[in-house]
Amino acid sequence: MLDPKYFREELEQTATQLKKRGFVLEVEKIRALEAERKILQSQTQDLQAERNTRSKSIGQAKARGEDVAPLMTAVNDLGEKLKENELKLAAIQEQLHAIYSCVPNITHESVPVGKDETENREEHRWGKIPEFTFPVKDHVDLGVTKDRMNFDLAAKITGARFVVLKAELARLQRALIQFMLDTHTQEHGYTETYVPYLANRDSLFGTTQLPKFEEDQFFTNAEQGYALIPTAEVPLTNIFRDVIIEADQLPIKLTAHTPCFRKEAGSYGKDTRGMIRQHQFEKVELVQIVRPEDSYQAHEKLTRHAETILEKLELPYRRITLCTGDIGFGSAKTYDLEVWLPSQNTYREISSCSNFEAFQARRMQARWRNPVTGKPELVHTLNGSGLAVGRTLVAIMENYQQEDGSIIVPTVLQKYVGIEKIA
RNA sequence: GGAAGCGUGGCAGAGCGGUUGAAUGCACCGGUCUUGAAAACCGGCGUGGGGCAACCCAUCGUGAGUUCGAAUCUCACCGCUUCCGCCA
Repeated sequence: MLDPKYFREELEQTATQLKKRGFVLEVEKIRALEAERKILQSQTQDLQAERNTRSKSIGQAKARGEDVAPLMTAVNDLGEKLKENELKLAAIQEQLHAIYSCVPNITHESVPVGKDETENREEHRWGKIPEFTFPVKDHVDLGVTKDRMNFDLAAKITGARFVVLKAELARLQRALIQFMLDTHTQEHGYTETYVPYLANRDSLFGTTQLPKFEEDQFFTNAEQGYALIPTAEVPLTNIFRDVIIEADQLPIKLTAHTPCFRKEAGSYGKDTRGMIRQHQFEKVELVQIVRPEDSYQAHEKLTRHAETILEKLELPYRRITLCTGDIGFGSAKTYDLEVWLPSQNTYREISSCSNFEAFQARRMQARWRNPVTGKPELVHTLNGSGLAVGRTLVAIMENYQQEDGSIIVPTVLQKYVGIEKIA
């Protein structure tokens, strides 16, 4: 959520900013609603003030033992007018809130302006792309052939876009989780956190999955309105909803491994083969809560933390800055990390690291006490995948494959897996 | 599942339906005192919104209701605690 002041005092500039994203702000509608709101609000407040003073005087008169009946009839008339105004005002505020809840964040000045993913900016590449002297297989061939990856079983148990992993591959995935958590907690200063995998609507609103992305969530049932988390960002960030954090507690750095559940509503034909796009996948998430002035430095660091995992695993990758047309709804700036996938002869997203500035914090009322002003002020929130575990598994299988279909286990993982090679 | 209780400011904790936005304590900020600190004393101190401002409005878990007037009464919901039962 943007600061309401943007809509009240700088409507035109805000609309211009948002246009970069391809978002059309309903300027005239907002202007009209805000004008109406302003009139109704001050009228309502005047009526309330009058009611308050009159009621107060009734109390005083009563205390003096006077007859209050005439005073009371005088206030009676106020009631109806007041109630009517209050209802109108509430309706307008609801409309405004509905509009504002669907307005995306304004992007940082360093974000390239562009219409779609073709205009994202590559920042750098790391690692040497492996050269194979034999026809490369994709992770499906590598996994299914030896019955360590089974999509038919998952389809039987549940449906499309799930997987069953067995033996060394199941173990390798667990090893990856362990390795990532160990690295982030021991080397990058994050606190390991265990969280619920179901989140309520307030939490989903706080991290901007609602109201715009209702269709992407798996809800348990209508009464409860709990959803399976689409990312650990939701529970981790919402820990600080309605919290005022003491200045000396910042920055807060949390990491968690969780499964993630996504309907993938808008991607029916996409990545139907293999583990790239699943309804359920494992992820290790990084979340930081920081002082506003520190958030861009924190964003660089957090992205480096994710990159470190790729480097330790010796997986070739590149970093790109998402352009204004491709960046996520709530983000002011996002780096995507893309890992090399030999079977696709291209880089594929494996991590997305975003600075939300105060966008989520405003929705959540996540604040810190600024010692300079002594007042509670909104924090900045950041998060990034560190990394998407399923895709990391895919990347390892494909990059480390041998001619005979075996897979070398990356050196840093060997102590976790207990073997050097998956035969 | 059954029974009882509780949700008030950063925390603890008062609060006859009427000058209560809310006592008191702690914490915090400023000052006096002190070589310095502590203690003591004095003053300040919730949040959100509107207004240039004086000031006004809202807010005591959430939402409805009763009333001229609700933190205080009624109902529903949410959350928490305790006891019993059940399961592990």
